Amino acid sequence: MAIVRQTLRAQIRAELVRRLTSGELPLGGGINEAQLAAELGVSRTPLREALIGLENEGLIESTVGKGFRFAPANESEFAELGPVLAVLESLALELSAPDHLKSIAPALIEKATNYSTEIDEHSTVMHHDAEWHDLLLSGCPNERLMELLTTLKVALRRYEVMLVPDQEFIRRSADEHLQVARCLAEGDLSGAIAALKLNWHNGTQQLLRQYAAFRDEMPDSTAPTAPTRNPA
Amino acid sequence: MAIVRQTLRAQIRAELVRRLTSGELPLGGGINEAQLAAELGVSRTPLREALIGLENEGLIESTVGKGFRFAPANESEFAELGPVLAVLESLALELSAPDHLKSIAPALIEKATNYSTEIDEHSTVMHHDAEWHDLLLSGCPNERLMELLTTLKVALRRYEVMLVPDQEFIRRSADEHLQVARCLAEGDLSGAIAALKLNWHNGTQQLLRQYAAFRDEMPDSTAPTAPTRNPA
DNA sequence: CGACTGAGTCCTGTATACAAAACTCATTAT
DNA sequence: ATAATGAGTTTTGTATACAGGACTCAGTCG
Repeated sequence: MAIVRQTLRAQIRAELVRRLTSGELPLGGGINEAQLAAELGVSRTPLREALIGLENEGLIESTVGKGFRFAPANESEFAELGPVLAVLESLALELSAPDHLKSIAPALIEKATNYSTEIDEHSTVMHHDAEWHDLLLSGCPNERLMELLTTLKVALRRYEVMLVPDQEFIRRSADEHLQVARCLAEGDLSGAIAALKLNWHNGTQQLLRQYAAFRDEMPDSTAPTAPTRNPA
Repeated sequence: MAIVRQTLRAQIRAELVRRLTSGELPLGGGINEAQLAAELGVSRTPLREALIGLENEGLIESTVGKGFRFAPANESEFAELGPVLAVLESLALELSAPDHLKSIAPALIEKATNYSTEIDEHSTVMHHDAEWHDLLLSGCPNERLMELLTTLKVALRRYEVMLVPDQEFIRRSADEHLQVARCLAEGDLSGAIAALKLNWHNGTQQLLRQYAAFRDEMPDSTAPTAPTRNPA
């Protein structure tokens, strides 16, 4: 058992990310530092440090006299993240060793076919998808790029909680994954990249449609639970 | 005169970035919080907040019991940043309105030709280059992408201070800029992107060569000035 | 002579304290 | 009735305090 020492700010940060990506937080909601610190059982100092860290990743925003707030869900930001992730994942593929890509292709194909058959609940679908992409990029040696991808994907996950898994969508996505994997098996890198970009494009579009519908249903409140104060 | 309120942590952060990108700091050097805070005339709290913000951008690193240190200059990180910036700038071009690209082409050409004639000192060269790229991307509507580019370029600037401007290199870079601009003028986006990627590739390679030479000259110390303690 | 040990010091990570800005809300003026 | 004012209260942003871990270095044991 490897004992890891962690600072409070790291733990707080992880907990905040968990809450943000699990959808149990009012997305545009203001943050009362004292209250949240009390709730987490820590002082304001490490909490503020965690918030500042998250601010750089776009999950938290702040204004000078008014403090922090959870970054509001924002269609355009989501729409902007899609293409960025698409090109970065493509780059990661290009930088991977062709041999490695060929060697993981069977596993990629298997995962894609398995997942298309079972219709699971939301978190499972997202988890499988993330796993597939992780395997896809497992050979990329560019650490800075991988780090960047991780950060950006966290920002995306905030929005994914809104995505309702839909049989048709899952099937199509699995098909696209399959297409990527088949190209890799044949050593057709540019084909794989094209399919990957298409996968990102379609996924983004799907979520944008759902988001629009969701917003039209309940026009005013993006916040499922209201914070005590700090309307931001 | 627009009065802007700024937090201390924002000002500290800006000052640290300035020092880091101007090369007046020991790159791998450890940070003594109390000492640096005193030097800046602030308390440890906003200083730590600034450091944490910078840590997310890769300019600062930290270890649990040992505190912060300026991220050491690291060839592989630099080599990794190049391709990432290349594809992101290319994406920014693709997302820009073709009309806008065509309209800025003349200015891009002019800047490129002007700069190739004059051989300036280091900071001027870097400044001109940054200006050219800023103009090139001025039409990109993807704010998240632009923000990302800014952050990554700051990380790059740490290394650029080591680059010695060299007549031949400047001329070639200007040629490449010219090539990008000419393609844009003709509406040849993919040509422009290819030239842009080449420009990034060559620039990166040049700096890597110089860095290797620099490191061979003075093998042990990357730190021009030594900190008091905290060798990290 | 070299490795280990432990007291002393320094430094980080976290908690608390404090001043000033922002908000609330009742009262006054228009 | 609406807008303006100002006392009172939160809340943020920064400074200071404190506990425990990390480093230093001299002394001891092999």
